[in-house]
Amino acid sequence: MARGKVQLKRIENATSRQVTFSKRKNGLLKKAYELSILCDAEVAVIMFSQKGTLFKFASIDQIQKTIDRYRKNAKQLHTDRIDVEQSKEQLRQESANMAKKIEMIEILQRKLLGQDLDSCSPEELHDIDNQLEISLSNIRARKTQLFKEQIEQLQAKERLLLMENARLTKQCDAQPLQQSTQSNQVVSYLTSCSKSSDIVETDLYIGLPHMRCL
Amino acid sequence: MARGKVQLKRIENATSRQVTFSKRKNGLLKKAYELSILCDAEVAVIMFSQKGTLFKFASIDQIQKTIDRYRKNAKQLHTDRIDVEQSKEQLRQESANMAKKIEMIEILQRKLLGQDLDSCSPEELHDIDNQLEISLSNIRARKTQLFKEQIEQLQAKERLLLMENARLTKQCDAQPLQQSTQSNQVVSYLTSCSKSSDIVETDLYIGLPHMRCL
DNA sequence: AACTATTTATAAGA
DNA sequence: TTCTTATAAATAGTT
Repeated sequence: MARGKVQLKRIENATSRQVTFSKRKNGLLKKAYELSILCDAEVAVIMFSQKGTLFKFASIDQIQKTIDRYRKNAKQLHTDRIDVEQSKEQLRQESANMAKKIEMIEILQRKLLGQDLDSCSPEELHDIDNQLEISLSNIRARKTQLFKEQIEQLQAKERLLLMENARLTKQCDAQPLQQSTQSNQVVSYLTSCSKSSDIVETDLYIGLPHMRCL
Repeated sequence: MARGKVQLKRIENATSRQVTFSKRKNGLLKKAYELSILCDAEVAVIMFSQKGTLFKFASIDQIQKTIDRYRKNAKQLHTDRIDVEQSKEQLRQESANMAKKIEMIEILQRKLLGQDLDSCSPEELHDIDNQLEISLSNIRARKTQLFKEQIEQLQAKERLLLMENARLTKQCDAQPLQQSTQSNQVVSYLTSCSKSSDIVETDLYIGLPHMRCL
């Protein structure tokens, strides 16, 4: 500002830079001081020379008070820190939730895979049962159909044979009876078989551990 | 500094004080800026007007860094901030990994529940099939056993009836035959039934989509 | 906010 | 560093 205009850029000569810093530092401190007095303002200035030397000015006794006021007023740091903590807490929460979700899913998965069934309540077993039923409904339907067809064929055969048997027995009875005792024994056995086989349900029921397992 | 020297004391007129603050504030900020550029110095200025309005200048991106440096033990704070960023990044990474894991598990789960099977490769279908087989092996074993028992009972009945039928037929043949044609028809029908029922496999096979579904 | 007379800051030299 | 001094820059009072 004197003896020539200066370009606003870093002074390359280290000595000149140091001298200029010294002069302008004092100028800045003086201006800060004047401002604080004339205008009754709270002012703080902090400067570090290139060597790292600290220079400061504070219009009140403790520069830290101005800094604190700055932090409170601007809230930048405080708010930032709170934000950081909040977002960290949020992430932590999400993490925990996801971990819980993974655990739940894995437990269910194991159960769907037929593992760890001992810990299941009857209700839970029922739910898993239902889910597996849905999953396997196609297969089950097909299998059941095949089995039923086979059983119906056999039952039809049984009926026909019983009818034929009855017819032949009647035919024989119309003649001298030589083997009636043996014939009655067979019919009696078959009747008992029929009864016991009726107990077996033909509907396919899928359930997990409350069935007696192989 | 112009049109008259000013006394270095608080300007009593509030308006003048406010105007002077505005002017000198800009001057101070400019001087601070020039100092930081010309001398490559780290400078921070904080000002509060009488109204409490904050004005600040920092030669580096964050005034807090200068404040931290001023406080000498700033390094701790800075390190804390870096740590915070690192731990946040770590949490973010974990979150992403968990989300991916959840997605994978849910995809598998849906497939285990028999949904979204269209997107499965044959190999994948085979794997799912195997898993479901394991899951249902207990149920399947029990069911198969029950069906087999029923079928065996019926087959035993069939054999007994056929034997009885054969015996009665023979007994009748030894006498005048009145209804041989009808008897032959029945035996013929039963033979064909036996053949067709033998085609049905009695082993329970569980598979998913390569079966014709209901 | 703009003007401008004047004071103040300071760059270069010693 | 400090002093000097010519000159740029800031700004007080005014408009």
